[in-house]
Amino acid sequence: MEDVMKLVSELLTEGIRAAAVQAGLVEPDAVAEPFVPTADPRHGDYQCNWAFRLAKIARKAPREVAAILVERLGDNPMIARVELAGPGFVNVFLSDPWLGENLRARSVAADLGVPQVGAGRTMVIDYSSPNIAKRMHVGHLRSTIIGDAITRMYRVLGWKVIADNHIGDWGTQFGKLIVAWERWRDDAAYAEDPVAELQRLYQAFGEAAQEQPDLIERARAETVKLQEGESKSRALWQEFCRVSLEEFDRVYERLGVSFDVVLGESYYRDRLQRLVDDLLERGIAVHDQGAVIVPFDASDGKGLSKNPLLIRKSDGAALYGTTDLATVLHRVETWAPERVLYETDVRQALHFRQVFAASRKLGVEVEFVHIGHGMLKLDGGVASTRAGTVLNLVDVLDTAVAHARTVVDQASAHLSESERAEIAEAVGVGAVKITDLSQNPSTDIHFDWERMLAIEGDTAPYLLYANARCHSIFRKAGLDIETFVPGLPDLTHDTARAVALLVVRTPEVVIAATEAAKPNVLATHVFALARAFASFYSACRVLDEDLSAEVRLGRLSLVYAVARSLSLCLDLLGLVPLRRM
RNA sequence: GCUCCCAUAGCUCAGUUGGAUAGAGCACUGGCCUUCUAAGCCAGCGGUCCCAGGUUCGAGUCCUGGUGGGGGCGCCA
Repeated sequence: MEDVMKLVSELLTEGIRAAAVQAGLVEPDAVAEPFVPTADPRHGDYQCNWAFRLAKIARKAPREVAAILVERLGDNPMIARVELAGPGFVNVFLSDPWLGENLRARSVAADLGVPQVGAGRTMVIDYSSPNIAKRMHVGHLRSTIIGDAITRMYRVLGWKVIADNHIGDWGTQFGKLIVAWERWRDDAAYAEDPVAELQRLYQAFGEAAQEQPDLIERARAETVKLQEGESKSRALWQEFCRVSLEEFDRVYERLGVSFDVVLGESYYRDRLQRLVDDLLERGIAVHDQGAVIVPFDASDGKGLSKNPLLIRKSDGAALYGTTDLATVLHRVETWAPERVLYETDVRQALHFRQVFAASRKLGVEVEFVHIGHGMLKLDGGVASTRAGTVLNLVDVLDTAVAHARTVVDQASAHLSESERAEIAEAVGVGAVKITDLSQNPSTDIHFDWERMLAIEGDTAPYLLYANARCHSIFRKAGLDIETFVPGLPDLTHDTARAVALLVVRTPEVVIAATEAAKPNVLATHVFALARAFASFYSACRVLDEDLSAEVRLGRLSLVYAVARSLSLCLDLLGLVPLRRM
């Protein structure tokens, strides 16, 4: 019982490993095939399929091997019953007393007692990374929201995380912007909404340059002036960055997203020449067609031999590959991370493979992870600033919140104005987030108002509602959930047991979601938990006068654990776990 | 030309890395509010997992080939 806080799957797997060793089926240092949750409750709570593999090694029938394992697995307080099923499945039914004690212990532990697997480990994550002078649109949502959720999950597992917003604040777009600024700016419009005006100017430049190619030359010249530190250009650049960052911050605050450092591309600008020279000196980079490239061969990765990384243009300017390399080096020197994650559009996959391969040549040994999310599809097309097929992020949030507000006003008319506003904000922003987070990052996502604004089914309000109901029960009972001391939960009803099992599994789901860098794994779990709780809620009354004090406490203890688990999961997904709706 | 990804219910999507009778939500049909919030619950309907082979105790998942769709590929980021 002292191991009660270890992961269920871990404890069971240790048990079956010991059984196999004891039976002489494997060497003492063998790694067991782990127990996994069953898909069907009739097959127990967890199953292990190791017998099939062992049978091959032992040259015995799988069922025979499974029978040996089952026999030696008994006499464990966490197991009520073990079954040998089908051709060789080992099914475990957890004992209710053990499950109850595990649930109780977790519900009073910080963060449900998730194992601190990241203690002493450091990770740098790069996400959101918008460009200066451009309004954030729905296309920025995925990187920002998925990156934030991954950051939160790593942190709760004990990792030291450096969330770095690699802003696009340097490069040729500033030359264009300055040219456009001098020619076409509307001061009144700029005073009203600076970023909108900058975006208009940028687009105006693009259109004008089609007919007047000499504008491109001018822009190039302006870019050079800026890069050489000419004071007027520098002042404009700083102004553009200032107003853009102010707007980004407003959006981030609204989304509940934050960063530890915001080191944009410009931060690395003075290192680029030296970096390229150094790479040339070390023979890692070579001159090619007037430019400088880092060539690769087959040993660097499939297909890379035909795709060198370009790090200096023939006009001498650096590129984003150069900046990304400098950024890698800075991160390694500053934080000595074990992993570096990038959450970007999947279209940058090749670029990051190149950057990672070049980093290896420089002797960087960190574990790189590129999370390439699928594209956002809008009415059959892909969101693009150029085509104008974009939705302003703030407008999307406003629309979602306004829609939530009409529902709140109707469903919770008794609440105060400020409370309804707070609920609408949490529901609206949460709705935007959860539609994204409940989908696998790697697949394309369809922007769909109907789905995003829905209030029924697998939606943000459904999750928040489940949590609010837990708190509602405590309010009704006159109990302060902060000081409540749970006892053993009452698991006699099927719905109660199903809820308990999901709560107890939460920590292993958090670990799985984090390792896979897939917040949707956690989202799927929290929907299942909320659904299970809703079933319990309608099947079992908690505050009923006919109930014995023991059952009442047992049910309250379960509700308490659900509230803890929901709050944790919602927080990890970046949703605000409301206590009242 | 090279390369990567995708195809699962009418729709939008999951599918714990090879496990048992493939799931969820929406939509549709029927039922449930004198009792802790109906933003809810219960039940039903709905499938050639793109096609053809292969690997093995077992394939939506792995391999090969094909069909269809999409992405990327040195002077943008």
